[in-house]
Amino acid sequence: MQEKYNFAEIEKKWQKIWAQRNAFRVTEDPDKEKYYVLEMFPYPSGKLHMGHVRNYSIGDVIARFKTMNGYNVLHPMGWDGFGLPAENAAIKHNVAPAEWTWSNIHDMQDQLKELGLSYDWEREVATCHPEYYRWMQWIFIQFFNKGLAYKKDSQVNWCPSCQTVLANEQVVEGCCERCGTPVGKKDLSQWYFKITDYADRLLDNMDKLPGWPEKVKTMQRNWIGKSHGALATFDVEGTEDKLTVFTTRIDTIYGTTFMVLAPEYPDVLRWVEGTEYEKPVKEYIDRCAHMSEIERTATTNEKTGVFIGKNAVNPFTHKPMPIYISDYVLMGYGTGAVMGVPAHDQRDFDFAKKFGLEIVPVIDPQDPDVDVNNLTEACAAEGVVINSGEFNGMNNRDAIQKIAEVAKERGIGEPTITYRLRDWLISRQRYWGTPIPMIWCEECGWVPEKEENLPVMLPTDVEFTGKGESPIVTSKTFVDTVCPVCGRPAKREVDTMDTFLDSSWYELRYCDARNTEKVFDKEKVDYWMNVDQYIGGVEHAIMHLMYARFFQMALHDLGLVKDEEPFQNLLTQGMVLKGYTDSDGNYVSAKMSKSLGNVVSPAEIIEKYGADTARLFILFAAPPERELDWSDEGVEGSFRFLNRVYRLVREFIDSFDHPAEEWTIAGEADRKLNYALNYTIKKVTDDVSDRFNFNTAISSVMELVNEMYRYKTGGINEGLYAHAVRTLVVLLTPFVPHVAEEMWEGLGGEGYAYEQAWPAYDPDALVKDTVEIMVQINGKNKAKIDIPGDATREDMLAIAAEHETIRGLTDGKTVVKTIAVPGRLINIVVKG
RNA sequence: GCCGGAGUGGCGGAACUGGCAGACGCACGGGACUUAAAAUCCCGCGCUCCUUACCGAGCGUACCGGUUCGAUCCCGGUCUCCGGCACCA
Repeated sequence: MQEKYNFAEIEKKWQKIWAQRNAFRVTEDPDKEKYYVLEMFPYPSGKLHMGHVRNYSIGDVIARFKTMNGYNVLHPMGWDGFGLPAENAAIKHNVAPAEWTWSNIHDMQDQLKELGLSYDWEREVATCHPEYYRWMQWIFIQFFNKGLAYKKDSQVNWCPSCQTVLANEQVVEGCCERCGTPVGKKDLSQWYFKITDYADRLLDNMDKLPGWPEKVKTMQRNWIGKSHGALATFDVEGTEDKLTVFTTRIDTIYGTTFMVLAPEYPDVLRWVEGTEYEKPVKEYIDRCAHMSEIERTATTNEKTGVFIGKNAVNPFTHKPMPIYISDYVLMGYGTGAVMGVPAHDQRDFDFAKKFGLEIVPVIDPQDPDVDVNNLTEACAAEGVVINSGEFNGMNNRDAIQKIAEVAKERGIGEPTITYRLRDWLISRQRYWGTPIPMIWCEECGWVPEKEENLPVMLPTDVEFTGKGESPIVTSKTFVDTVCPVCGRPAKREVDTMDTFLDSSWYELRYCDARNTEKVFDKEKVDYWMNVDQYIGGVEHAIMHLMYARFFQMALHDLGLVKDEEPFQNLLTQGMVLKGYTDSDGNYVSAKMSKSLGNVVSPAEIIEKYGADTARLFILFAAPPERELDWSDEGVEGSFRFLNRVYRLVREFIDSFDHPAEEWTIAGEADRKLNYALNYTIKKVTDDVSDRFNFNTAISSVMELVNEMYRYKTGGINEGLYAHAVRTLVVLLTPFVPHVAEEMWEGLGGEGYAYEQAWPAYDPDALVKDTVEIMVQINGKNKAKIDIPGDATREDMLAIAAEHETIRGLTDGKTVVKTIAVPGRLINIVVKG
């Protein structure tokens, strides 16, 4: 062990030894309880940032802690290798996406290794490697064969800048998630996954995930957006056609005074054909079609629309009512048609006001503040049904049930459920992704490539112009092929898969990463899955986490995996922030970003203080799920602490010749040290295993170190002190593994620090002879008394009663009540 | 607007089941060591008041109220901030 804490040499030394020993390789072991800890794998941008360091430090503490507690721990790492930046680099710098990506992967591997993370590198996966995407394609084909993948012509979100289709999830406030350009529309034939088939399971299974943050579950529930309601069918006057609406408020159907359809509603053009309404309706539809998502949502309250010249007949009142089209009705939700109930829906109210339509109240909330016959805004409150024929006088909640039933009896409607969730659009007009292994044959239609021909390799003879469709169409070798069914000439699909597919099953591939025969061995997956602890940023709360759950369920239904849920427990770590001075001169905290100039790079911290300090600070500064304020002074503090520990150990080694860990408690100082030691073991164990409160675990180790510094100024009990020093090093191992190894070696410990058993505490050491008790009078602290640890309530009160201060405060007064909580406090309630 | 989460010293945060509010760290102040500085070690550090000092008193966990012997914690209401969704019928 070196004289000084030379972190650079120490860290290099131990990283090399761990690598040589293959220290973190694991295999299935039926005799050991398994533990699978997984951190979200990174996109190989080339540079590690502090968010990564936080994510992987948290995972590493858990992995090492569980290993030391006897678990067979799977802790893998890999690369989410496909994605747009590689393609942009190809366009900008004329470098092949593969070359750019692999070079980044190698750079980031080095950076990860500098952090001393306990990965089993033999299981590393990269989604852009043919041995990975081969099985991605295989899974796609299984989904296709099961009817989960289908192709559909549809209007899709189109980013004019990225020249690509975006999923709804990738459109943020009407703009492209990546480049911020307002999103437009485009008609394309696209592959979809039927995730909507799993809507109910995705929803219901969340009740079986108590180890997930409520926040994430709520976000997913909202995204799925299950809504109970009813369908109601209206006749369209002067035609044989019918119009079906979805409503959650069938109780208000008598209040319907108009109908509104989405501009894209398919029958509209037919209805207006050859009439005076054809021109204005077509113009309106055209205007909507050319509006970007952002323009459509910008005019949030101002309603627009056009009458289409037809009336619908209310199936209950038999009254005719005008049909409009308006962009506030969305084709993608419900039936694309709504019944306009202005009295009880604000949007309908706004629309009715704008077009001078009738407002008929049908629910009376029986609130003196609300005059239903003279509404100034829609009244959504519950109440009694009025103006509704046979249903008058009912409570509106009951009417929701009853009217749906009656509608069903009369064949004019039925109760139903709708979801906000749409099917998953997976086609991307991009190069750097997994080729969709499908072939178009004029005779046979869409057929999958033969499994023995997988992978369908990404062609390398492509041009990157940044324009138009997928660059793959420029390949001279890729497109033309033969039909796997009939052998006639056929063409390959040129679109690639959304990269979210790649990351929807990587946790399974880690279980059997090198398998060249199968996607993975079921027995191996059954042994390791599901993931006991998944860790990553909350930005993946909806998309990644829901897609991965969908995959797991679909693979379960294919008989490939045992569990229906991939991630048993989820920890969403907070962002790393740093203070900066804004344009108004205020010092504020914000997410690290280049534009704000408040970025701290992991490399510079490792260079200056070492990986152990970086890990320690990041774990100590805040609980993992909360935001973390970066503080340069705080890093200094963590570095100081490691030096303080190092000096303590160094001094011990220099002063004693490897004393045996045998001792008898010789006095008060020994007893105190032994108490502190065992208390710390218990505290760190509880904090790390139950709550992942690494910050308080570390603070308790700091307290132990403070106690040891106090202890060594008195007479040192060699055996006890040796035990304390060694235990201290073991306790620190999961947090600061390099310096812990160095100290462990210096102490002459057997084997390596990382393979030590986690210490157990001695409950007897935690029993105190006397405890300090607070004595309160009327809830106010008045005195502290020492009482025997095993004192009963009566003993406690007797001792307190004799205390001078207490006597002085209670004499001459009536004791109304006394409360005594053993080990904590006494409260004496007095009067007079 | 709807749905989540949070609000504690100068700062990051602690208080685990309703029981001594402010652990630990940072910053700051003082002392020791040193020719000096750095480093290190030790001490102090919520606010207000009383006091030469010791000792002590009052207030204090966003705000108002409630339950309780006792509330940072439970209940009702208000405010602010953060995150997500948002014309979803």
